[in-house]
Amino acid sequence: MASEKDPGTGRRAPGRRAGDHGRYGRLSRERVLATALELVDREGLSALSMRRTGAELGVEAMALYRYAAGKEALLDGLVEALYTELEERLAASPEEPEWRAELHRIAAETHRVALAHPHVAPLLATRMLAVPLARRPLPVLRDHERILALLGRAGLDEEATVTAFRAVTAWVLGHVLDDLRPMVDNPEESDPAFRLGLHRMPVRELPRLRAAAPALARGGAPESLATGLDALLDRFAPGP
Amino acid sequence: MASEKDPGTGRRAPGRRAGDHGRYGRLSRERVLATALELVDREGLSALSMRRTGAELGVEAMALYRYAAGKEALLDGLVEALYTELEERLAASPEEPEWRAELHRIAAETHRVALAHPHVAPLLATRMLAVPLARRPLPVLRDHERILALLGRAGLDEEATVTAFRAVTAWVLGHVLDDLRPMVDNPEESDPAFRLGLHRMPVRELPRLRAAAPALARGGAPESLATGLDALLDRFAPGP
DNA sequence: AGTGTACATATACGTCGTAAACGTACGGTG
DNA sequence: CACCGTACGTTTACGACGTATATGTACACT
Repeated sequence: MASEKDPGTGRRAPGRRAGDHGRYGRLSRERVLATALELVDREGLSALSMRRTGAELGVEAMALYRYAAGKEALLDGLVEALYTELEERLAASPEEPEWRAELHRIAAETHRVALAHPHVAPLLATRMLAVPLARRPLPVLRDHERILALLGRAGLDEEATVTAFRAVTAWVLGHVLDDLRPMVDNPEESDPAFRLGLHRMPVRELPRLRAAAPALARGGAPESLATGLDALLDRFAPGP
Repeated sequence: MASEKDPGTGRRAPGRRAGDHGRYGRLSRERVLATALELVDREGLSALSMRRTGAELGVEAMALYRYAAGKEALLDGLVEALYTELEERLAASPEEPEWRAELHRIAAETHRVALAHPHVAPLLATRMLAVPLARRPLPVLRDHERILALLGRAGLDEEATVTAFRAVTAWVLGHVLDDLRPMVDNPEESDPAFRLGLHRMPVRELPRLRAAAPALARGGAPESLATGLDALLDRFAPGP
């Protein structure tokens, strides 16, 4: 097969040959992950394949295996990229933050990052179920560490810290996923009820849901994440 | 190609031919979904393919398209199957249940069903993000209806009902996903720290996480789902 | 100048989802 | 009875996918 592609649509340089690495810059884990993230943000998770990602980089699919052990590792890389972005946002941190305020900041920024990459968010749920704790990407583990440290500062013993930790992470994840649920069935439609596809729902069986759907579609109040977090912390981390 | 398979391992009857439907019973949506669910429970989500599911039923992959529009619809069918199971569990219901107690019962049974099908649980997150509200499987919508009805009985106005609804669903989903996160890295290992793979975590950077890991691995207290639900309801659905 | 190694390609295999065309048995109708 | 439409499952085919294996090339070192 030819070692070049159409320079108009292809990404490989004309005359590109094996070992010619670096003509468009060497590959690197960062470049691979950034490209994959871009691709998923643009076209959705189902568009992500080793071959597509390689093409996007002007490289054959097999070249990626040096930087990600396989497709699953690439998905984990996307999670890693998201948490790295979260860390950057959190970097501008007060020196000695009040623990509760800081937990709110983490929750809010996690929410922002996830909503900024809606197609990646499902991976926050699925990859966490596929990978044991110790193998989660390092930025994820550092996030856990931060939260545990803050809860420890709240004066909880270890058992209570762990319980509160699980409550916080469960709430944030659940809330994020809830916020991303699509409500609109047919964006072309102007009539609100048809836009939501309410005609698909049996009225007799689902009266309240049909009534509530427009309010659900308006989206939750932005403060509900914080409100719920406070409710849970009051219960699980009673403090001053 | 031959129209029969090894009767020992294959599922097709010897001499089975096109149009011979019913030799092993006609297909049906229920049979397809039940078989797919069984397959996923047994071998995990990645083992689910149209071809495997067909083989499991003694049928070619294309035969399934009459009962599920494609692979995505099959996944939605699994979600449907889970919520159907939930409805069966909830069926033995008190006549006029106190709303709060009933919400607790729904949360607890949802948790039980999800943990009974750990490989399907991720779909509760992902399919909900892929399908707009009105196209969710009917049993899912009925679940929403039940919860809305109970919150309405708590005397909330519509806005408050919707906010509380989102809080409840977010908490339950988040808690379920949290509970399913695998902690053990190497089940062969007897030493607890090695079992968890703690040697993979940099000590200096993750001291609290390493300390907390064993407690995390022990799993949350069974009542934390209810405790958190109460905390959220107290905040979002203040009642008598 | 020679060589080892890091990096990327080439080739190949089995599996996947699904479009399109086809065959076969059954339930009605004349 | 003969006929036929339709419901149901099969056959065939195609392009894309993940990845094991073998191969090539250019650079850093001696």
